[in-house]
Amino acid sequence: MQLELSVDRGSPVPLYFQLSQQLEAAIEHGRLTPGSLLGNEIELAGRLGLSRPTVRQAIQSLVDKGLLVRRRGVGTQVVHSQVKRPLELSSLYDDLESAGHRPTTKVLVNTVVPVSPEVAATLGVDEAGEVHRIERLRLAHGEPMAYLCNYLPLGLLDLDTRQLEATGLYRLMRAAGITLHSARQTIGARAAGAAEAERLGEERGAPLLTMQRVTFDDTGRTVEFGTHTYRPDRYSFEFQLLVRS
Amino acid sequence: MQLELSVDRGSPVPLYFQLSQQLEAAIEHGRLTPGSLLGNEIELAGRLGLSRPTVRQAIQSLVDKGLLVRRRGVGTQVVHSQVKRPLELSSLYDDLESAGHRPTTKVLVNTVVPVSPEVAATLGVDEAGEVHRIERLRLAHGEPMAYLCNYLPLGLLDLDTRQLEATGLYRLMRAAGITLHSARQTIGARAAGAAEAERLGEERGAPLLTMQRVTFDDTGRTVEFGTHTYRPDRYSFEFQLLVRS
DNA sequence: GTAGTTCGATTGTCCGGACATACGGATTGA
DNA sequence: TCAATCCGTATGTCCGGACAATCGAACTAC
Repeated sequence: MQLELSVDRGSPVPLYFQLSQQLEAAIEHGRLTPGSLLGNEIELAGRLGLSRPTVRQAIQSLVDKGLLVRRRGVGTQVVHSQVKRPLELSSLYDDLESAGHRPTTKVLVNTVVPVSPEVAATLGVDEAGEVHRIERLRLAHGEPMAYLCNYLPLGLLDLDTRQLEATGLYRLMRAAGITLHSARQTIGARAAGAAEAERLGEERGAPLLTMQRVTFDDTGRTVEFGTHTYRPDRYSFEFQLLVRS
Repeated sequence: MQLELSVDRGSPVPLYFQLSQQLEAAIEHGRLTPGSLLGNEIELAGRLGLSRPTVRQAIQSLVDKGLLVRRRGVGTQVVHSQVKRPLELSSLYDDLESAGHRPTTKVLVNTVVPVSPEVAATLGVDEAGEVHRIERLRLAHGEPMAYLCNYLPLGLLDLDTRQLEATGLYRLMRAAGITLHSARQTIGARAAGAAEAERLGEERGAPLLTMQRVTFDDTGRTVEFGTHTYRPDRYSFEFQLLVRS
């Protein structure tokens, strides 16, 4: 079987990226079957008119994604497992939307409040200052699924309630020119109190899935601190992990 | 401030790895302060007697770890945030041990059973075959913390009950020459049934944190399928996420 | 027949160079 | 004063080559 590969040197898209995309697509569509060898780098480079470092860069990016495995003296082969995608820093909104649900959002609170010492510490703002506080209810198919409480520093972006109901918080931040970099998450569970049970349409004492998240942008600023609770019968966290070598 | 860096060309350790380790240590110990520039690659290469590709490889590995950020036309700087480590494919045993707890394990069941259709499907074994089934109770400071139920294909490694009580499953697999590659996890919550409540010293209906995991090795084989339940007052999942660019 | 050895194949590491591209500050112009 | 432009600087991409380390299979010797 000879895989059709080609690169366009006139394109502004980097050559290694063109190649890695074609390889990824070939894996995705089964044209490269799991376990099959990829052919050695030198020969591949020659066939495409590329240098070996360029080919290696393309392959490496797919290795990092967990789609390929390299073995010295053997070759590079396609991982044969149901590897889908590594965990992304994703938003609940995007998760739901890509899963085919039609998420809707109801903004319960959207104000500016004086910070508590705890929030000031995690966001890294002055203890005497103020922060945004938003509370939202996320519904799928009209049913409440999650209750989201977030704190954001002032001046980062303007939080329009209408926009918050139309899309997710992460999209708003990206649209405001903030490039997300990393987040620290804690996932746990606890019994529902009276108020939060009411909000999610559950009974008091029912199990809730909880998530706390602190998000940083690429300059290291803390841009968001959120406390979320989910109905475990309607939502769970699902993701792929890769060992770091 | 001039950072002291040096490489040993006699060492079998790759040069780029020596450099990246030194840089990581410097960041860890605060000798490279957050936000500070790293000095341009060309000059750094010259100072160390290395080529630029080698220096780039070292820097790239730290960028992948989320410790550094590159900006074209500006330079490479240390991320200033409380980034610790990205999420690893780690075992509960290692987690607890590194957190200073003294985990102990009680093996409840360690047998070979005929597969159920569900387990056969996830492990990818024949529906008429058999698999290992182990049930363990993990305790920290003598208190029950998690109940672990795992299925493994036969012939992968021998499961000695004494070894299982002395260490974690992942360590046993690594010791048996299995190189873990990736895992698919699902984290959720539910109310405790009578039996599992009893095992964890909880009451019936108490919230439990649940985790399901399917683990693959580097050849794509499915090597483990586990269903775990945790007492949420004693355990939660905590990890760092990076955006993939 | 079995164990040890050799050898080809393939990736891993490293080098030195070249040009492209984007960011930020300084300069220039209105 | 402010906006547009220029330019230095640093990373991004790409090349061609060299040698080392490792795996697996064929081969050899016992």
